[in-house]
Amino acid sequence: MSGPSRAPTLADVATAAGVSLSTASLAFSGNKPVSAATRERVVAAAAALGYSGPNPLARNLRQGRSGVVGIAVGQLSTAFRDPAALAMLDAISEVLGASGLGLLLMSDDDDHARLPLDAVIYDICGRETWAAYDDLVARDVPLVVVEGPAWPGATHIDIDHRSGSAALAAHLHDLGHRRVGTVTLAASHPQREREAGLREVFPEATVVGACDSDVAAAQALVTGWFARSGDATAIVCQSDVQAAGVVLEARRRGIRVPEDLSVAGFDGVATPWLDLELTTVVQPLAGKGRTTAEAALARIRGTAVDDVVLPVELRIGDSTGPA
Amino acid sequence: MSGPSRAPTLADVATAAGVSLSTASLAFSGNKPVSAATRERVVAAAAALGYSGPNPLARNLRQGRSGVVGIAVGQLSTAFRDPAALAMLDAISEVLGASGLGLLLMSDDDDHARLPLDAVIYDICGRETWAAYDDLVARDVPLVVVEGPAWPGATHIDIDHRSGSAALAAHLHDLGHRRVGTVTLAASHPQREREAGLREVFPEATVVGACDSDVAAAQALVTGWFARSGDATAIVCQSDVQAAGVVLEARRRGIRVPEDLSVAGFDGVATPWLDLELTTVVQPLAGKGRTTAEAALARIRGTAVDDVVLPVELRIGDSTGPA
DNA sequence: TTGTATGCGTTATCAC
DNA sequence: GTGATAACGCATACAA
Repeated sequence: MSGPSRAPTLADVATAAGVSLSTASLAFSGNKPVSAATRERVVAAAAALGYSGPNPLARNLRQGRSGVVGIAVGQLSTAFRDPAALAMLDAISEVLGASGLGLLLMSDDDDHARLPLDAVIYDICGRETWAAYDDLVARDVPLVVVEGPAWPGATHIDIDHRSGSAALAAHLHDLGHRRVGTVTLAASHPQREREAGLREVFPEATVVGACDSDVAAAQALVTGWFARSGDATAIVCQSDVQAAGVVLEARRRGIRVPEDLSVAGFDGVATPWLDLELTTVVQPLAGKGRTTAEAALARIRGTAVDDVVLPVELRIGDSTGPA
Repeated sequence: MSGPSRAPTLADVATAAGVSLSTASLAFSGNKPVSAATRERVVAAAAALGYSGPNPLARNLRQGRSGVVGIAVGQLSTAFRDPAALAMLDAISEVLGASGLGLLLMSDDDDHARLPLDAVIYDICGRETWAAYDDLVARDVPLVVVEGPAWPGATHIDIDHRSGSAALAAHLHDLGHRRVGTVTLAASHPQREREAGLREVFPEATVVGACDSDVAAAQALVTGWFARSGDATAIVCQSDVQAAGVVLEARRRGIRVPEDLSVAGFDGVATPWLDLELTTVVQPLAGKGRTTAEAALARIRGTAVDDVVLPVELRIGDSTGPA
């Protein structure tokens, strides 16, 4: 037995099985009926030759699709530090996977232009701009933008930041709070919407500062505020992770939550290292992910897709109380 | 102006520029010198036609590479809940990205057989088996296994679980501890190695139970142990996240750390929501990621690669004290 | 430096 | 149900 100098191809299998190339192809793809006997001969020949199925590269070229969807998320360790991002990613991956599509992580610094992507999802976690957007538009790659500003040609999936934020503010107002501070994300579409919602109720709300959705970052941010004895009775954060940081830092300084200070979050994720339940704006993370993935699938199919805005819901926990 | 019925190809550009197909190709790839004048004509023609560069699908088939490396991680939200996993993923992504390769997430339930991957990284976070391994071997896809058991044909990247665990155990023994419990991961190569290291010092160590690397899971696990008043003076965990869960649950029950109970972790990640520094085994997470990615790159190039075992280092913090 | 000619391995269209 | 044939769009070995 002489080792084959190159990997066997479908043509080799067809020859060995004594059938035509097209028949061998059909035996594997099942795109058209093939007699059981023939299929068996093909499969046997494939096994004998060590043929491991149609070459995906060739199939992709022929079909004009790569079977891969890109997702732009900035730096990974930052983007996924917040469990809210993970929950959504999980849902996206699940829906795409069920359709046989792979999910490719796109760091914003390397060039995805060389990769054949069937669609690209932009998850705007507090970012304003993304490189390579024009590139993708030029290539006619279907684009789905999550929580982003309006981009021509893209499908937009969003949540109702503004209403959620306003509902939370109303809750605080009902509790008697009048001086509120807010910890923000970097300037971005969701941040602007949420701040607008907050200011519907508290036009004079004070911005404590901006930081990533990260416990340590939030702690570092508010520590200065506390030192300056910022005069708010409530602090509104943009994520539960941020809120957890604020709660922890407050306690470290002997400030009781919610007796001395009310703290609110956003997202509705579990915070097991906190022994109280945060008052927060719950967003449908898995639903957002599924909707996003389904929009990408539809765009790939060529179906028209409407933009979607998902509702959110205020959940009152133990981290807010009377002023 | 009549809209073009199909997207322009390199051949169209070549024709429009009055050069040959190969010259046009070279103008884009730069693989061989092309006169500046010619290149300019090609670029101009491309712009005029709205040609957005060589089709990646075609290039991939021609070159026999996809430019994508897969990484198998199980369910995403579980795999990445631990910051240790993220730190490593980040390093992998960075190194691969610098070489123009994309990183594709492989959930273990969907079939990657349809995707053309240049290499696959298996990150064994406490898992024993992975579907589609045989498939990949059959396809001759380079495999890199991180912290996994010996797999024929794969390159292995590992850390010195056993020594690290033994060093930690020795530290506890020095402190006078004699009755230690351990929280484990699911049965897996790293778990077995670490337990062996622990038993070098404490042959009688008690297994409290197994759980994922997750704060809530660890809390849930040890709560029963505390209730049964498990008689250990120290608990060794398999991740800092697990250790944090144990510390939090201990405190919730009025058990002081480290006065009443010493708790140790593994990894050396930041735990901002804990106000003490964990005693832990620090592993080079970014280095592990870089090494893994470089191994994948080498395997793709066809270079031989040796297996690597990276050293770890004991870091004594405030969570362990005299028995 | 440029042009000519193949072939990468498959799927789809058509006829039988 | 099966077979012949034509693309898919490009990169490269080779000749000029």
